[in-house]
Amino acid sequence: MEFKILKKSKKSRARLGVLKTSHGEVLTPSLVPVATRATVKTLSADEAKATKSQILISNTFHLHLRPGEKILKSAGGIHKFMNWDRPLMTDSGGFQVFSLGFGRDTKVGKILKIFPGVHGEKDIKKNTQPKFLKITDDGVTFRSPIDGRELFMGPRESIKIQENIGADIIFAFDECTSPLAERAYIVESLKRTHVWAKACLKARKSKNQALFGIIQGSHFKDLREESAGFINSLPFDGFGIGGDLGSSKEMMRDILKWTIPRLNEERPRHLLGIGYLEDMEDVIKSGIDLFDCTVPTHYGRRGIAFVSGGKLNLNQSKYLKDKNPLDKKCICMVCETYTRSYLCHLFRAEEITGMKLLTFHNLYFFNTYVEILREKIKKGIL
RNA sequence: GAGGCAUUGGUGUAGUGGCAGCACAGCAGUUUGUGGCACUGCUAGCACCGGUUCAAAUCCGGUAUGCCUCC
Repeated sequence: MEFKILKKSKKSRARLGVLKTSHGEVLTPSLVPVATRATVKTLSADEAKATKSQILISNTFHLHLRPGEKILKSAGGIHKFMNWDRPLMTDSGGFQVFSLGFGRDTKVGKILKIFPGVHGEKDIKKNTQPKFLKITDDGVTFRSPIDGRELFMGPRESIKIQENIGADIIFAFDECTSPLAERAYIVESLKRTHVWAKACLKARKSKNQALFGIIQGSHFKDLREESAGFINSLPFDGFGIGGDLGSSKEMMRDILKWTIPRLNEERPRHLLGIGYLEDMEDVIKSGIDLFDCTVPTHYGRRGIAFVSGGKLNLNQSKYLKDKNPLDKKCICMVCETYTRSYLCHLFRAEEITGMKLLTFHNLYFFNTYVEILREKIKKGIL
């Protein structure tokens, strides 16, 4: 992998770049649509390409469970397996430490929405374990969400699996922490994540795949700074910024402000798991090159379409009589072909085609939005 | 013509004298490195008229409607 910065903004930390891999180039900043189990849910690979998606991210933990990395390896790697010839990343399984652990226990996501009342006694204290998995200095003992069997994954296991899966860019195994964790918990967790980061570099057998290190530290300034400094000092090919991002857009901006200036400018920066439309400009201005997000696909399957004025809930009966396209300004296949009325009908009738069409539109819409932001950096207005 | 049985939100049902419950539909909201169709609210009902009772969807009488049986 090679990363070339084409232009640096004079107004912000934003930069325009190109990421070169053996499966082609990615113009950055770029959205990375999520293909957890080697598919953008509801779309074929050709359809995903037609949404202007340049690169996808799949998931080590989920592919390990099904179909297993042996199948992927014998298929000639994930690109061939899923018929996607553009660049691909795999997330390491670090997010599942959270989503199947404290995230599942507390039903709180990585961004804390309700502030008063949640902090205090319910905080996750140092040395506590989630209900359904066990985190030690060596790695994590998970319970399979499929059949309940135990499985262990640590830095070495994750890297080995990711090498067999064969994406262009892989991530270090980390612990994504909960926004409810107290400082003392984060201090311990960060130590682990840092030890694991080194272990991942050591476990890597070849340099055909780029390996990104992940910065943690929750919403604590000094811990984020420490993590950024430490991960930056290691020979990673790029950076992921992970973990909880506070409880407001301001906190997310602060966390990025503490972190990014400590990272080597030559290496790409990926913000893990963020990407509402309203977040994108801020995130890009703070110096992020790549960001993945389930929102366009997840919301699409639930009937929410993102359009110029905001979002539409196509489950609402008022759209049944609406003969307009989702978005008059959008030139995607869905907007050029189908009415809101028809899409509304599909959702109300629970026809799976509705999910596919909204997934398509949302990805096209998000990718176009980022394209416009790239154009703005080029013109010097962002 | 006579007798029997039934009638509970829009739909399907639970409730044998003590706050009328459930499911679906309808309406609205939530979803940020995806545990695949989720979650959270809200709306809406005892066919009608009388009687018994502290208290009736529930017991009694009548009316309406539907189904069944007999002449």
